[in-house]
Amino acid sequence: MPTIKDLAKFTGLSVGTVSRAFNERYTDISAETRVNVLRAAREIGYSPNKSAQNLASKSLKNIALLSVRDDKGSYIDEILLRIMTGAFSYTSEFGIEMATYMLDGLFRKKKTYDRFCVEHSVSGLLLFGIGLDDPHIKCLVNHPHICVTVDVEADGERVGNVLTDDVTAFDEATMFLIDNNHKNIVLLMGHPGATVTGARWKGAQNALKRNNLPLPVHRILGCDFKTEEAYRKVTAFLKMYGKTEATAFLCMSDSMAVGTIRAIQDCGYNVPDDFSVMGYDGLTVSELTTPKITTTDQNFIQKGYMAVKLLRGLLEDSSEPHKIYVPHSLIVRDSVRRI
Amino acid sequence: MPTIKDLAKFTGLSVGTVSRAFNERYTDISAETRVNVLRAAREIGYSPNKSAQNLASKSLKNIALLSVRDDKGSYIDEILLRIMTGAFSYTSEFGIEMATYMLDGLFRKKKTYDRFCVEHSVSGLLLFGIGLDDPHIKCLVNHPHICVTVDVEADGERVGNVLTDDVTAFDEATMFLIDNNHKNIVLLMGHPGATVTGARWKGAQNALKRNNLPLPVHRILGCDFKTEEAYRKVTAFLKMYGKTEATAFLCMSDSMAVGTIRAIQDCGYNVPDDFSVMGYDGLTVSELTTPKITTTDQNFIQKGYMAVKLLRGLLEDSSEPHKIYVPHSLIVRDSVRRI
DNA sequence: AAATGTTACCAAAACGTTTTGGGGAGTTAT
DNA sequence: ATAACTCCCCAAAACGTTTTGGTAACATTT
Repeated sequence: MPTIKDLAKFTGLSVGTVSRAFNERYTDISAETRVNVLRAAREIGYSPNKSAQNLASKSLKNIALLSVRDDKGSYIDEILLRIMTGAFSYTSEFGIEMATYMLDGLFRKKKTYDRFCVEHSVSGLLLFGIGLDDPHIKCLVNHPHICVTVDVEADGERVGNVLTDDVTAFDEATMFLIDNNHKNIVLLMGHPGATVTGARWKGAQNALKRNNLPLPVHRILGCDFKTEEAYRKVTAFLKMYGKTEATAFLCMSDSMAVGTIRAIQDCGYNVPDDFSVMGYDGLTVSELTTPKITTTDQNFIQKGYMAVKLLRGLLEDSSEPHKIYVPHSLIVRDSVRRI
Repeated sequence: MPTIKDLAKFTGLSVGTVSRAFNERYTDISAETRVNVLRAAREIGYSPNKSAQNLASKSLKNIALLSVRDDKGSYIDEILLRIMTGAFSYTSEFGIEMATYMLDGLFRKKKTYDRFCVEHSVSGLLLFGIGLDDPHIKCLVNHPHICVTVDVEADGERVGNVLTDDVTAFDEATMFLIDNNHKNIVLLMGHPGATVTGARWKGAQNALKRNNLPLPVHRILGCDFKTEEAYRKVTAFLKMYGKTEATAFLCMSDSMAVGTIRAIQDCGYNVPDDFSVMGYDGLTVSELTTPKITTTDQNFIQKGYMAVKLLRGLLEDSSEPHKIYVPHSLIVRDSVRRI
C-alpha cells in the first residue's frame, strides 16, 4: 500500500504539500497542484492512514458510539437498534464516519470513558445504555472530551444530553387514561435504578394528584421493565383482586405491556373490554399484539440522529445548548377503552 | 494524559522496556519489573494509545465489523441486530474489542474493502450486507487482509464464509408444506440479486421436482423481501384467483410472510384454514403475528458468534476450514394446516 | 582464567501522518 | 531600485508506540 511519501515522490512534491492537498482547510496551495495530487492519489491507489493521522493531529474530530450494557442480558435491543439507525442516518447524510463499540460490564470496572477516548483517539463520544449506577458517570463532568448521552441526565461543561421529557410524557399518558374515565390504575414500574423510572413515576404522580386519584401501594407493581415479570405480577394481581381493584394498567414500557396483555388474556379477561392497557416506548411489538397497544412513541430514531448532531455541534462550538428534548407522541390504538 | 515516556521517566526505565512490560509475549523482562510497571501505570493513569500502537506495529490484530447497505432503506434491521449480538457476545467472552462501521452505498463507489482496512488499521474484517452485485466483492479474492463474510459466498485464500445451507433449509421448508398435503404452492421470491434468493429458489425446486409438483410462473411472486410488496402481490393474486389456484404461500422471508398474512386476512380469508403460510428467517415478528408463523430459524446470533470465531481462527492460522454452515431449524407454529 | 551463555535492560530507528517555521519567486507600492 | 507583500512550496520536528541491535553484568562451562 502506498504511503504519502510514495505519493510525494510520484508527484515530485514534498510530503507536507501533499498532506495539505488533502486537507481542505489549507489555502496556501494552488488549486492546480491540489487536483494533481488528488488525481495522482487515485492513480497509485493512495489513501491516508487513519492511525497516523490520529497520532499526528491531536485534534482529529472522530466520533464513536459507545454502548455499555450489564454483564447479563443481551447487548442489543430494539431501542439501541433504533438509536443506531438514527445516528447512522445522520453520519451517512453528512458523509462522516462513526465507529461503534459494544462493551460489557467488565469494561466499567477497568476503564473510564476518558481513557477509552484517548486509547481510541476519539474526541467525541456518544454514550448509550449507562445507568445511574455507573461509577464512571461522575467522571463525565470534568471529562476533557466532548460527549453526549442518550436517555441519561448528566451535567458538565462538555457533556450534552438527548432526552425525552419523561415527566411530561408520562403525565400525558396517565391523563389519557384519566380522560377515558379510568380512576383505578395499576402502575407497572421500571428498573428502580434507572433515571427514566424516576421521571415517569413523577409524571404519573403529577397527573394522579392533580385529579385527586389515589395510588395505593398494592397497585404499584415493580416489574423491572421485563415482560415475564409483568406477566407474573399481573397474573398474581388478577388472581387476588379480580376486577374489583382496577380498570387499567399503566406500563412504563411496551415490553411490560406485552406481558400484561398476555396475563390478562390468560386469566380469561379481555383487553380492552375488561381492562385497558397503556404501553410506553413505541416499539414494533406494540403494533403486533392483539389488540394493538396504545402507547407513547419516544422517537428513538430521531434521538439517535439528534445525538450525533448535538455531538458535532458541541465539537465545533461548545456554547451550543446542552440539553435536547426530542418530541414524543401519543399513539392511540386499541388497548384502551373509554368507560 | 500521560504517555509511555512519562511512565518510563516515572519508573526510571527506558521506553522500550515499559512497552515490553505491557506485551506479554516478551520474556526478556523480569517478572518484578513487569508488575512494577503495571502498578505504576495504574498509579499515574497511563494506558497505551491505540493509534500509536497501530502505526508502530503493522500487524496488530484488530478486527472490525462492516455493514454495507444500499443507499435507500434502513441501515439496520433485526438480522444485523442478531448478528451483532452474536458477534459481540463472542468478543465479550474473549475480552477482545471490535469496532463496527455502518457504511452506505456511497462507500462502495469510492473505496475498496482493502483500502478501508489500511485506513483503519484493521487486519480482520467481518463483512455483512454485501450483495452479489457488489463490485468490490471480486477484490476479496486476493485481498491482503483476512475477512469473513456472513451470508455471502466468496472464495479466496484469506476469506471465510459463515452461511446457512439455504438449499437444504428451503428444501426442508418446502417439504414441510408438501408433507402437509399442499400441492399448489405460491412462492414469494426475495431480491433477485441476492445469493440467498438463488439458493432458496434451488431448494424449493429440488423439493418440488422430487415430488413432481409444478410451479407455474403466475405462482411465483417477486417481492424483493419486502412486507408491502408481498401484501400487494398477494392481494392481487387473491383478487384474481381466489382459492382456486393455491393452498399455501411459501415465503423466502418472515417479513414477506407478515405481508402475506395481512393480505389474506384483509381479503376476508383465514390463516391457516383457507391458506397456509410459511416464513423463513425466524425473526421476532414471526412470533407476534396471529397466527404465529411457522418458519425456519436461521440462527443469526450464532452466525455472528461463529463469524468472529472464524475470523480469529483465520488470523492465527489460515489453514482453518474456510466455510462454516451454521445449523438451521424448522419452527412449527400455527400458520400451516394439514389438508 | 578465558570463553561462552544468559538475563535484563537501553538507545535509536521506524511507522505515516500533520504542523511549524521558513524562504524563494514574483508582484505591487514607495 | 528597494521594500513590503503574496503565493506556493519545502525541510524537519513532532505525535506515542513497537522493534531491532546492542551491551553490561553476572553465571556457567572449559
